[in-house]
Amino acid sequence: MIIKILSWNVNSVRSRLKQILDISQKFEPNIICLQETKVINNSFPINEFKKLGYSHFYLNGIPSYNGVAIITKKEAKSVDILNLSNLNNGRQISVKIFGIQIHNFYIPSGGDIPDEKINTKFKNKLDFLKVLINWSKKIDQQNCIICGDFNIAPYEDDVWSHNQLKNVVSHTDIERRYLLEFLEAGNWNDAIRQSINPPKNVFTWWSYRSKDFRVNNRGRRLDHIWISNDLQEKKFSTKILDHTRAFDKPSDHVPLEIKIEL
DNA sequence: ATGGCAAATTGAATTTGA
Repeated sequence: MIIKILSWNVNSVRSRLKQILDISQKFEPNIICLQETKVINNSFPINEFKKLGYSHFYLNGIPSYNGVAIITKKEAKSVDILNLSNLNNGRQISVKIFGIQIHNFYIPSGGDIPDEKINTKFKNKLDFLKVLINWSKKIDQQNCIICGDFNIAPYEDDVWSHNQLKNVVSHTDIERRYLLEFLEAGNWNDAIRQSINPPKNVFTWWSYRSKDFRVNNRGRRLDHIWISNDLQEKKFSTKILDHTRAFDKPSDHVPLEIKIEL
């Protein structure tokens, strides 16, 4: 069978609802992983998704910010909100479905100043990554996918200017090193960069603070889909649905898609 | 350590994002 997973930081599921439904109708993912839903579980707009055939909702929401969700057309075998750290507030949810373990993450953004002594948000981000590195070493890496907003652009060509961003949170040396340590700790494969490379667009985020994101194309690749070695052997393809950034009232992130023939 | 914006909460201003 073929499974399709869509992963998207929507910056509020309620504000982006129509766009999410349109994309879901068009691309027909079996599994939708959302980040930054910004809504408590009781207020999640499940009825609108039900009209499209999505019947199961695995939610880890908190008020106002953060929040992740996995939405499926079939019941999952198991659901986990991992006890990773005390920072794990609406930042992770996992399900097992179609024999695959899917982990949906929203890694902390890290604030403005890339110094953990001054900026506790940056310290929290690095601590969160350390926990993920250790967790990655311990888990069963069979039939496993990790996706979400990791808030780090690991490679020099994952940003519009390595020189101008090397001291900016999301692309500092220490963050890039930690993210690659996380990747290597679990023997994960960066599914997006294996099939999409410059000069094709690899960016998944463009700041709102630019009148037209296309003019200077100052984007970053902050969102990722990683797959385990056994899935790497399967036939798979990925897409970055960057056309959504040009929608009216867009999210600042765009969706990623992976299609795997199991 | 700012500028350019957006969303949620609360009730015009603040917090968060990156």
